[in-house]
Amino acid sequence: MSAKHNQIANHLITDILEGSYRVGERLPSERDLASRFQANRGAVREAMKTLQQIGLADIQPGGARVKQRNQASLDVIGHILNRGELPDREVVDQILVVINNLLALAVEQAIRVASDEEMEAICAATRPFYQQQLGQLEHGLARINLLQTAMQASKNLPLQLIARSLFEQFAPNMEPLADFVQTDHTTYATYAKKLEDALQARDTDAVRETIEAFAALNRESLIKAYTAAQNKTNHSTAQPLQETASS
Amino acid sequence: MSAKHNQIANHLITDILEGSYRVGERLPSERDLASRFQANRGAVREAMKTLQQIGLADIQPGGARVKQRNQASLDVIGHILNRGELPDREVVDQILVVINNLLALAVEQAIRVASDEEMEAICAATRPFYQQQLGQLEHGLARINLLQTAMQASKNLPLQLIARSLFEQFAPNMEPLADFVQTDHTTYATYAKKLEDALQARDTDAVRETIEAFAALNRESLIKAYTAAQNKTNHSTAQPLQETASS
DNA sequence: CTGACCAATTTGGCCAGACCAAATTTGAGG
DNA sequence: CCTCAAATTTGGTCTGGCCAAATTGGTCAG
Repeated sequence: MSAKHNQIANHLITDILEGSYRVGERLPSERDLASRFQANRGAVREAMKTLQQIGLADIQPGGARVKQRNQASLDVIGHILNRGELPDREVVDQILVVINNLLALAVEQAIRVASDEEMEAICAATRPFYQQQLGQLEHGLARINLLQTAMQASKNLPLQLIARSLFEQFAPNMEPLADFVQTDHTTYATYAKKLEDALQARDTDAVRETIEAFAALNRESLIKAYTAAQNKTNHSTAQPLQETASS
Repeated sequence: MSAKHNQIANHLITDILEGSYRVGERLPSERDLASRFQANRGAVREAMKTLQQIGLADIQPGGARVKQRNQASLDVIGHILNRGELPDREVVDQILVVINNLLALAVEQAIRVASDEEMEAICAATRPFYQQQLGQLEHGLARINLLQTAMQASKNLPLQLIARSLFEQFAPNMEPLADFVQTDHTTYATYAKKLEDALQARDTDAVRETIEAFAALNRESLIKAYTAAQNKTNHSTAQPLQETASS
C-alpha cells in the first residue's frame, strides 16, 4: 500500500528498535539492502535517509551506524509505540506526563500573552465537559480541541511544534485501546469547571494544579483500560500490553 | 563542503521560511529543481525528502506543496534560528521558556522515580555553580551538564528526546552571541544552592520555583546580551537581532 | 610482536536516462 | 457553465555507472 521506501524504512526501523543491530554496529550496505528487499538502491537510499532523520542511524561514506535510542529524534516515538500489537505502557505513561505538562505550560503562557478573545476561546473549550453529556468520541475530540486552543493561544512556536509532533504520534497508536476507555465524566466535569474558573481568574498556580488533577484522572483511566484490554486479549490470544487515550 | 542534497535542501528551506512560496502553493517539480541547481534528480529527491520530514512540505504524486510553519516538525527550529545573521529573539525567548519548563519537569520526575545515586548526581551537578568560580565557558558547560543529568534521571524517554532535539538546535545558533553574555554568577550561585536544597528535600514546588527563578535570570542576561550585540553590530554594519545562550 | 603507514576494497554520493502510476490539467461535449 | 475523459505533468522506481571518502587489510619499520 505504502511507498516502497517506506516499507524498507519501517522494516529497518523495526529491526533496529528490536535490537537486531547493536548500537554502533554497521548496517548492511545500501547495495546489500537493495538486493535483500528486491529494490533499487535509490529506494533503499531514501529509506536510509528516513532512518537518519529519525535519528536512528548515523550515515556516512563508509557505512551507516546505529545510534542510541535516546539520541534519536522525537519522531521515533511513533515507531516505538507502533511496535508490537500494543504500545508500550511505560512510554504511554511518560507521554501523558509530558503532554499534560506542555498543556499546563501553554495555558500558563496564554495567561501571560494571549488576548481576551483567545483566553475566552480556551474557556469555551472547557465548557463542553460540564455543559453537555459527551460520548467517548466527543469527549476525546473536546480534549484535543482544548489542547489545540491552548497551544495556539500560547503563541509559543516551539511549544506548538512539540505538542503537535508528540500528539500526532501518540493519538493514532491509541486506537486499539479506545474501546476499553472508561472516562469518569462527572469528575472530569468538575475539574473542567475548576479549570475555567482558574483561567478566568488568570491564576497560574490553580491552573497547573487543576491540569495535574486531569493528568491523574487520565492516568487512572489509562491503567483501567490497560487492565481491561489485557483481560480481553488474554482470553482470546495472549497479549501482554494495552492502553487508552488521554489528552 | 556539505553534501549536495543538503545544499539544495537548505536553499529550499530558506526560500520557504522567507516566504518565497506561499502556503499551499506548489513547489517546482523535481525535474525543474534539478536543472535549476544543476543537479541530478536523485539529489533533488533527497532534498525534498528532507523538506518533507522537517514538515515544511507535503509531497505527493502530482506535486509538493508548502505546509504551514506551525505544522512542521520540531526540527525546523534550527533552521528558523539559523536564518539571517542572528536568531530571532522572540523564538529564542520561547525556547528558553520551554527548556526551563522541561528541566523542571525532568527534575520533578526524577524526584519521583530516580534512585538516590541519580538524585545525588543531579545535586552534584548544581555544586559547580557555587563551589567554584566559573568562567563563561565552564558555566555554560555546567548548565548543559545539569540539564543532561536531570533528563537522564527523569527516565522519561519522550522528555529526553524533546530536550535533546530542542537543545541541539538551540545551542549552535547561540554561538554568535556568546561574547555578549554577562552571567550574574553570584545570583546564579545562590539559586544553585537553593536548588540543591530543594532537591535534597525532594520538594517539587520549591524546585519548580527555583528553576523559574533561573529562567528569569537567563532571560535577563539574554535581553542584555541582545542589547549589547545590537550596539556592537549597529556600529559596524546594521543588524537588528541578537541573543545569548542559556540552559 | 607492536605500531605506523600505504594500497585495495567497500561504501555512500551523485549522475544519466528511462518507465510506470497517480495526480493534475486540459479540452471536448453536454 | 458544468461534467467527464484524454493528455500532460509529476512523483516513485529502476538500471547501470563513476567518483570520493572511509574502511580494511597487509606490509614494513621499530
